Amino acid sequence: MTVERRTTRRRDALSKERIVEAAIDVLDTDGDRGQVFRALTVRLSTGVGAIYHHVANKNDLLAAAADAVIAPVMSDATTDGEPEETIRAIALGIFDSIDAHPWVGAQLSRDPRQPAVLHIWEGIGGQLNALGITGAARSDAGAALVNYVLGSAAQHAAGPGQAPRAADRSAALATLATEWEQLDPAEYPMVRDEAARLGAHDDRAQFLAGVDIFLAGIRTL
Amino acid sequence: MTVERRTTRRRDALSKERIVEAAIDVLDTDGDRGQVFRALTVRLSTGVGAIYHHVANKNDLLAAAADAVIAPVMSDATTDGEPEETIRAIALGIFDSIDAHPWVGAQLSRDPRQPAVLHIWEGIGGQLNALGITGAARSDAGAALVNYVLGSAAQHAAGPGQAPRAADRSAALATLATEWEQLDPAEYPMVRDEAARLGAHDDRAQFLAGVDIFLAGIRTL
DNA sequence: ACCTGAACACCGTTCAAGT
DNA sequence: ACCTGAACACCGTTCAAGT
Repeated sequence: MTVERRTTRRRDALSKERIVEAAIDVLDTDGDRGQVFRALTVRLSTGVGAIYHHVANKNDLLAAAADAVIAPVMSDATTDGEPEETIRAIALGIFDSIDAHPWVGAQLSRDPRQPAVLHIWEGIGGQLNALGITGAARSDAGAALVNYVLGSAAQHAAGPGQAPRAADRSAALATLATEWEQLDPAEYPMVRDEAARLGAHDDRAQFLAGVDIFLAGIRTL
Repeated sequence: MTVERRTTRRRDALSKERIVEAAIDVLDTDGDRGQVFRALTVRLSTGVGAIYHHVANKNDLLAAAADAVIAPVMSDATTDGEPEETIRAIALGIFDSIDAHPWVGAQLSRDPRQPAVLHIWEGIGGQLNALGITGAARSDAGAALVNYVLGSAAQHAAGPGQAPRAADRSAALATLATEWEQLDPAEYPMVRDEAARLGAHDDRAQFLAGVDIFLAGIRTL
């Protein structure tokens, strides 16, 4: 059925969209430390130069890939319901994206001016507006929430509990708990105390608890 | 006067402390992208292998260097005054360190288990304790504040306004404002709105405003 | 035990040559 | 205009040989 197309051009033309799409796959599989460009030439059966014809450099590629992940999440989460509820949905949407694509967590911290971060700003700023917060107060509240979300994202992406299988995850947490229990109680009393709670630890629930703390603080503005 | 020492050993022995100290200088000057190890061999007049004898790898070196910057800030800021005031002092101390050593901003996001991050946890957790917050509530509140601080740190370190001279800084902000004013108003209404405020923007004050929003949220727990 | 530095490995980027 | 892929550049890491 696709014979016509197949004879007119043997393969889809390269485009930034196709490259970004392939890059997301590669990054999900190998992480951002792997040989991203080399893997792309294989997957797209092309040369490196062709990729550089559509993309300025690795930074540009990662920024575009992160935005391709984040932008749709933002528009999906942004509904016309309760602003606070929408903010929670936005935050959870970002959290879940980073859980699925850990490299996005690190990427968002790399440059505050990249499209993905601006889209997050837009989403959160719009809801603060809807809450009647404007001017400098909105700047401050927006920065607080955005920075909290990005900080949590980076820490979550870099943390243990990122192991693909649940068994590896709980094993990693157990190892960490043992490590922390052996720390000097004089220097690290709090961390040792946390070790006891690691087993029942739920990053996602804790992330949401943090969003609620900020929302409560914003209500006092 | 130091003749005796000079003749017994021609140069101080290498140690992790000396390497870390030199690394902080190198990182401050060249950033973490520069050829850190090569610069270290020059500064310490030694070979790369000697450095690897005291340090496992670049990650280990950066983690140790970040902790050498952060740990003293934490113990200086931690006094027995008002817990909320101490939390502000801790947060500002971290902010100012990252302002002085931008590479620390990125490093703290790289691994939640590194000593510098654990020290931050200790400092903040201790003050939350003093506020009477314990158990799971302290975990949640602590995670929220630590993640906010680390997120702000990373964004600040990666942002403009990091130019050494004030003139470069305001030039960078002006360029950014112009860029943002040209964004599509339909896609980026909030960011365009922020552009107008960029001139008077003070990252440090906004960071502190975020800490205060968080503290207000904590009071409602 | 500690140091030396050449060699290696890794991966992003360039560039001359092709269609 | 777009693609090809070998060559280059950069920088962390290893390792055989020294003291």
